[in-house]
Amino acid sequence: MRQAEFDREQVLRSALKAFLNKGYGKTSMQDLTKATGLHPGSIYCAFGNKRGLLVAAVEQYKEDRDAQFAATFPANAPVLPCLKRYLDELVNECHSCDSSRACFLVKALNEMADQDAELQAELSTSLESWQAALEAQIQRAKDRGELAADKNPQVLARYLVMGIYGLRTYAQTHPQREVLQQLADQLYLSICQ
Amino acid sequence: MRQAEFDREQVLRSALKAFLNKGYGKTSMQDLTKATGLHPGSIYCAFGNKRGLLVAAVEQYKEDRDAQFAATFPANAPVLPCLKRYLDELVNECHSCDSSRACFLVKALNEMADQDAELQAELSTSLESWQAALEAQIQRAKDRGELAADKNPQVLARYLVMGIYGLRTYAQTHPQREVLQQLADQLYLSICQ
DNA sequence: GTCTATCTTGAATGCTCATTCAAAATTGGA
DNA sequence: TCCAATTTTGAATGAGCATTCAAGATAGAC
Repeated sequence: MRQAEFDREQVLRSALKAFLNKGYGKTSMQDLTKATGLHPGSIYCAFGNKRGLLVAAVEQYKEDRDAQFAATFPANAPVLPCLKRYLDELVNECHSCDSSRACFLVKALNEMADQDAELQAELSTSLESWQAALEAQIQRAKDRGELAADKNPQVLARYLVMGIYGLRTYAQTHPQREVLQQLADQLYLSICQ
Repeated sequence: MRQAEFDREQVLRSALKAFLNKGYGKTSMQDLTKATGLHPGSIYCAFGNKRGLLVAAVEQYKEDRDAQFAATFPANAPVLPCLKRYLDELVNECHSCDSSRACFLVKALNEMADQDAELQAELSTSLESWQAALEAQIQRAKDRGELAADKNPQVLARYLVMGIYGLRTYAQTHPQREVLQQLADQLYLSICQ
């Protein structure tokens, strides 16, 4: 009969920002009501509890990142330049001073994994499918002749994921653009040889 | 007049283990009294407060890691085999199922940096001096002719640190030895070319 | 053996937090 | 216009937390 008044996506993006800022544990419901504009009752009505809000925010984050990924790697476009651009965008993100330096999935995994097996499984699956998407692009690069035929896409994708994890962590103590760009370039080269 | 009864180093290593298990925020003083065997009053007497205990534990961790580093890179020994062994030890650590998969310094940085600038500075300094130690070894490798003369030790050390960060993060979702070993070997190769 | 300075003990304190709930407000249909 | 279903509101609840502190225990000095 009566519709909820808030915009679910916006609420989730706001909540996500709050979680990224302080971490899940230190983000109080008061912080969340302030960030989302929703009162406690509404949050509990819509998402069950604080953890439910986190799970929903993770889901939203995943969708947003998937869309961004798809936009960065258009079908039928040459792969390697897209990969280069993907890494450059990553450098931009890491260089920005807000808290999007960290990947939300990894941040949540670091904080919660040991205490919430179900969430850990969910996060692992998401990260796995991200790696699989990178692997598919590398396979496509091979098929298009952009990469040598003796390369192993799975191995390269793993190494790339490891490098991106490392770059994001490195950015926490060294947010200088030149440093991050140099690391990203080295990483790109060790993929393309 | 009367000496404290506990062994400071053991207490700090126990506290560290507790912090690594649950993270600083979710480790209660009750957890810490259980882990260390000390009563709250003793902890407050010896370390001031919970944060003081964390700071002391970080200090202890740093010392332990420095000792381990020095043992892995003996003076005048060939560098590259030591580096290889260093990475293999890292793979072992990451493969172990306890919570030492994460570097305590990075874990603390991830959790606390945004809310404790002083601790962040302390942690950054420690990580910086670790990177400097790696750089010194790479320089030594150059001097000994183990590495090509055109290599830049600082750039290589940064890349190595990034890779180690990434490996530790990767291990959180993929603790399988073969995967980690393969990643470590690739990382080693991209240092030595 | 006694004394005193110091450490140990653990219950008490006050605070913050996630969560609940009943009352008030709002919407769309009849 | 009025009704019923639903959402919004925000104060109240109770649990868990870091920290304190006063009483008890202990070790060394003399």
